[in-house]
Amino acid sequence: MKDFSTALREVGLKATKSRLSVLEALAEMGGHCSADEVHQYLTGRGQAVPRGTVFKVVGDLSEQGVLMVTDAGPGRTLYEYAEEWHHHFVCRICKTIFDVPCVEGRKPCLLPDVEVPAVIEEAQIIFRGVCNECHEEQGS
Amino acid sequence: MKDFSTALREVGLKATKSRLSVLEALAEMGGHCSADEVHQYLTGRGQAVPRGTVFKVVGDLSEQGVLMVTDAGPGRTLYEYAEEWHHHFVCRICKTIFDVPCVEGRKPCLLPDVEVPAVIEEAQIIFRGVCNECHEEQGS
DNA sequence: GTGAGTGCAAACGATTTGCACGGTG
DNA sequence: CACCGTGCAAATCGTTTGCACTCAC
Repeated sequence: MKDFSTALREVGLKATKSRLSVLEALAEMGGHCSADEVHQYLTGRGQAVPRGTVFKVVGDLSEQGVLMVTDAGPGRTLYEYAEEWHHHFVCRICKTIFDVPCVEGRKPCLLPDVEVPAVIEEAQIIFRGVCNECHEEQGS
Repeated sequence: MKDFSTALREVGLKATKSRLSVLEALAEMGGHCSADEVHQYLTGRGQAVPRGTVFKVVGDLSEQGVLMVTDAGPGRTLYEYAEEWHHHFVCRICKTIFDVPCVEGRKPCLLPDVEVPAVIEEAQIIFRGVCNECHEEQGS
């Protein structure tokens, strides 16, 4: 288990109970989780952090680059405490998501071919298409 | 101007007025647009398509792969009629988005390093980081 | 003609906001 | 002990849904 308190202070955020709980939850859930799932997880564990606060916390944490964010569609903002850098596949029909490992393992694993007016920290790839299940069903 | 009617029929969708209007709007706006912007654009042009319908239409069109979707954050689902395949950069602080050209130009321009149980049609890269403006402001 | 698609309004659910209180540094 | 961050509830905003009507095929 990593020292979250230090990690937080490093980016200039106070190590508060809510933040630590959220980070712990994400680390333990170990996948892509919506803010809501984090909230439920913590609630069911008797360590409830109010919904609104969870949203605030994940927002702040991802803004500071502590968490990885993946937008998998409307109302599907997923967060993760990523140990291993990886990418995602999203089915355009059923919206299923699965992880796609990243060979590089480093962050950013890719850089654009041209110069951009920004400091790039991550390159997240979203593969889109149709999962096998949906493909069989409609032969589209 | 491409023949949208044919394009629609090709994927098994009827060429209705709403759909054609939305496609036209996206082609003319030529960037990443939210469903809402499309709606406003069409309204301001006296060719109003009801909000709800715009959402439905862009949903259907992207589900059939006619439109390109980019999720740039909560409540920031962007659509485009992409002539040229390209990627995006999103600033983690101010959420600014800009295009990043794709050298390959083909779709998908990348394939995962492992086998996945799906048919991959696109690989969309989201570069995340801090834009120069935000970077100067907080030196984070 | 007939089913797919629209138009509208109302429901929904995720996310944000404002303000008084509490805990961290 | 000063602020930053929380907690809570209400507001907001994007998006979805249900149903009667219409139009493309």
